[in-house]
Amino acid sequence: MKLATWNVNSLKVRLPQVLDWTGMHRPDVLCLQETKTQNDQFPAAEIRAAGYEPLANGQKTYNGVAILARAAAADAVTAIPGFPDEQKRVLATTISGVRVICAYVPNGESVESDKYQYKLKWLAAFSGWLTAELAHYPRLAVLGDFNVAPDDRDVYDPKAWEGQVLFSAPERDAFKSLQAAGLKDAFRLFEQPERSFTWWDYRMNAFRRKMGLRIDHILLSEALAKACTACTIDVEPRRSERPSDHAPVLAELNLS
DNA sequence: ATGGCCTGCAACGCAGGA
Repeated sequence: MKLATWNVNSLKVRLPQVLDWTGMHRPDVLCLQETKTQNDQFPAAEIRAAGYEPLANGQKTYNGVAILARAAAADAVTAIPGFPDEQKRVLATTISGVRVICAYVPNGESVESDKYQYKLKWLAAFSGWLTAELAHYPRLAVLGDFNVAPDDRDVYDPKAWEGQVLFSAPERDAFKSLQAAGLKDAFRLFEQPERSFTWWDYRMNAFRRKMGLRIDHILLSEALAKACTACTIDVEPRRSERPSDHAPVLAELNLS
């Protein structure tokens, strides 16, 4: 089973790239973030024509998540239980016996911002939800844009980023709490190249200069981590015309 | 050099991203 996640920064703009990419890599499940598309505007027909059943949880202009799956999806949940939130940031469903959660964690803007406080509250609620989900679903995969770089290796210049949003200690602690709950960072199950990132600023030729952050992640429960045979970042779409600023991340599972 | 770029919405600039 092949799982993938991609922050597309507008599904309307990136749909051709998404269809190209699914055609090339044939993931069984693709989680999308920042679709910026209302559900009634979602390009369901094009996605079905490509062999995927879409599940969307979107809103106008901002945020929005979706899951594209080659097999049937059941038991969808579109919000963190007990955490009222107008922003559409999560989507959970069960596909071929795997509980899949697609997440778009708040950005936080800056550590001085009210949005940063919202981000920390959101992450605390998210952690509680995932702990409960783990108790129900031994096969749990959480994929998305976490807007947190967990480790020095995940930042092109950790000294410059120290204490900044996306790399501040409270955010990294929140990410560690997800790991403490029993989720493994699939990317770090394997040897990886240095300067492996999933996001590069559109400005300053950041991609060409390898000035990026690894903030998009695939977290796996113990049972799925044991079955994981590979986890990679595909930087190719970031080279294309009109790219998303994020690259997709893929994980392969050998499930019996 | 504290902004550089991209998207959506709407409207001729703004909010938001990270």
